[in-house]
Amino acid sequence: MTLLTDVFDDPAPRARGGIDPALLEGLNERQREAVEYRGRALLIVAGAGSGKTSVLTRRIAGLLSSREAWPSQILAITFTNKAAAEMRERVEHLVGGAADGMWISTFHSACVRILRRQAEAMGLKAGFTIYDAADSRALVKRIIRDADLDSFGFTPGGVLSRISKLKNELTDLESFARNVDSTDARELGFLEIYRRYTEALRRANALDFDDIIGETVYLFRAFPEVAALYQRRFRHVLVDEYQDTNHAQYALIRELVRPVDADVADAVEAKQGWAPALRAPDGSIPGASLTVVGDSDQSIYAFRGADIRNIVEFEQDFPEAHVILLEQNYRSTQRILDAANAVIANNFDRKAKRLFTTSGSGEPIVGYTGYSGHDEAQFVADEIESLRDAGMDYSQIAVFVRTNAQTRPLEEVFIREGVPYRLVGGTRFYERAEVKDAFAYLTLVANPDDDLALRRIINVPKRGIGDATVAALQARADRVGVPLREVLREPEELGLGPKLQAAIRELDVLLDEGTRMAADRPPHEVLMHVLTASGYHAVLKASRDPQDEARAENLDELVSQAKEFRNQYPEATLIDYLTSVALFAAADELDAAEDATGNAAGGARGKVTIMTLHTAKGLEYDAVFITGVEEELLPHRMSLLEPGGIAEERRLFYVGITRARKRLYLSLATSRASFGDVSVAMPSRFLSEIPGDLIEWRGDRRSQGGWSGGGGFRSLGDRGAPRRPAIGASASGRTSGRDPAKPKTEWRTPIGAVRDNGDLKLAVGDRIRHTDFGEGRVANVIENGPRTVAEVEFDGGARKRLLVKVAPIEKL
DNA sequence: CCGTGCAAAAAACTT
DNA sequence: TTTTGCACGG
Repeated sequence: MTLLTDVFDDPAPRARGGIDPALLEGLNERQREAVEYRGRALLIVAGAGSGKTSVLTRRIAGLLSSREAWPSQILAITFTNKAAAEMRERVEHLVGGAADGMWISTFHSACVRILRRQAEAMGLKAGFTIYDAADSRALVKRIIRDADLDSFGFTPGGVLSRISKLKNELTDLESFARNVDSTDARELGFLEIYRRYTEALRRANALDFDDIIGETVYLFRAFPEVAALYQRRFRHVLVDEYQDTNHAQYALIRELVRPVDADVADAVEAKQGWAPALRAPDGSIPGASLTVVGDSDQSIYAFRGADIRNIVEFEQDFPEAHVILLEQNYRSTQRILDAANAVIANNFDRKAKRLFTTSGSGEPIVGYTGYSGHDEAQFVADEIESLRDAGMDYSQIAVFVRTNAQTRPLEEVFIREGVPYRLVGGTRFYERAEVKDAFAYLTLVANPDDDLALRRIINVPKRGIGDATVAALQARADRVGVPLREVLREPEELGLGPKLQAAIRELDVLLDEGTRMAADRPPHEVLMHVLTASGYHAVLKASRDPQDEARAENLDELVSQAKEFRNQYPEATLIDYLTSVALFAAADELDAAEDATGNAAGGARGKVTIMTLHTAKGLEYDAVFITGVEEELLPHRMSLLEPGGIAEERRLFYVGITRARKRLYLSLATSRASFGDVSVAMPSRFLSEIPGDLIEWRGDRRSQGGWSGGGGFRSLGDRGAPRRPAIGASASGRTSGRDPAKPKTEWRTPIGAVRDNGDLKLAVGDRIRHTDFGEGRVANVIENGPRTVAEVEFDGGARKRLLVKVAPIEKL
């Protein structure tokens, strides 16, 4: 996020040099054209790895260095905050630091910024809360219960996805209500929930994710003079990942690049006291120039309302648009591109586009079929170790999964094998209950109208304010017509016991203190105060439940992250902090953590990254493992029913393949644990779309030659036969049936301290016993504090790297 | 009002 | 397999 002062009225710079030749250096002809072209609308169709970020940053740098635009006249939209930060950095580097005032941000960050400034126009207060998916869910859940509508079988998930779709299509409550089928009781039930949800958000002074975009569009449409501020200011709008924009985002862009009518322009300039902007002959301010970059083959967010037509029909939308195709790939080997091209060619309704490279065919793609998720994970771990032995850094290796559930076996095996890894996304830090509790306090301090936040913490830590009391408070709030927060100010009004009154008064005082602090103290101090004064932190610390200990530590971690934020943005207010957290994306944690390891002194060796295919978009790695390439997983079973679902899954697979620079591994398992029991899996149809000679199948049973023709899959009948894992694995029998003697806990959670050998010290020559591998001799010890790794030669012949602290081993 | 214990439900992807 | 919701006794 950016917290720079906005410059709304800079006259356009005069001097126009050409584009600095240095900015064009090393670009191919198409890329050069994309940097240099000037006109109303430009579509850059950028295939994977075609250097689009480079083109985009140089295009911006060109606008600045030729003095065609001030930084403040540029708005660049990226998909993640991380991409925004990266782009800013690269532009600053190119132009030598003169990028202040430029807006480079995500759709959501940009819109929140606009809405906070113009909140009153929309009937909001500037301190509005942003509800994340979990908040919305909790709210809808309560509404369904309160409205006695559960008989229709409404589920929070179903209701929310429908509301989200409506909002992404800019169908607000009123227009939906107008068109609702009033003979359909279930439809009316849904309408009632939608209505209550909308009202609850409004009363709580809150917006959900979809509102952030939609309300901005409504703002611009309802208040042309407000829109004009931004239309007049931004002369160059650039949008990355255009194929993933939904209708609301599309509408927003259209509003932003719309010309300003003469009378509106006059009015705004008079009101603000600005000098007239450059006008067209008819007195209007011409619309901004628009550059969009995207690749319809990488559109993977249809489930979130992304409309591929936005990019496909760009030329109809903007008849004067110029289109540039970037097909030369600078990332992957030809073999990887061949596989990618072959797969995506099966999507029939796409414009022909073929990626090519001049950098050689490279290594074969490696395939592997495991017996289970664990076996597959073992293969991945073994291959990672041999890549490392061949000199590849862990940080250059990524493992992709379709669903977060797949990460478990990977983590378990990686921990056991001592493969350092980092999980991106998954159960996120900011989703943990205690962290959300802490944020509920802060939210309430910033936005007293937020009943949901108050309900969350009114009895956390335990204050003796139970359901009955909350109901009484709520009843009074409803009667008087004030937020719940207001009722806390007069507990004596309710005839409660003295203990309860005291508890309520204490909470009331605490929240007021927080609000007072927030006015002139940094966010982390407010955070520390509410955590301490509420006793929340102390209660967790004092608990004898080991999980509470971890929770207390998470709160400590939260405080230090808040301090970190303070260092990065010294001027930031509490609301800025809450906004930044609310809009933090999974992909954003990538670089933060990477910096942390990368900067570590003394040759710290980076980590393998595990993430979903969705999160992987836009990234690249030397070696990529795509796991779970199975029917019903990739393509996911939920996609089979939706029209276009398979095509989207195929694009997802395509995105995964094209992340790889040098090595690509495709793996699957013939059975996979889900929900507790085991289900059988078939190889993905996508595998048969890759020419057989591109893949080298590993493992004993693959000698028959893979299933490039679609056949060759092992029948279910021989699944029970005990087999050896193929690659450098031990003979533990891990893959065919579990060893009942093995204690289960040792497979368990990487985060919690389930297995902990404390400060067990091993030296070369020590004998140890491992639960899976049996006895062995320590051959080497790599000291690294708590991450000390021992290399052990097991008597069975296998040689393993083990993380001493957590490996299921004992010293003999 | 709080803690315990059992039954039931739940997991695609994400701003 | 893990998390959540509800009934019960204190």
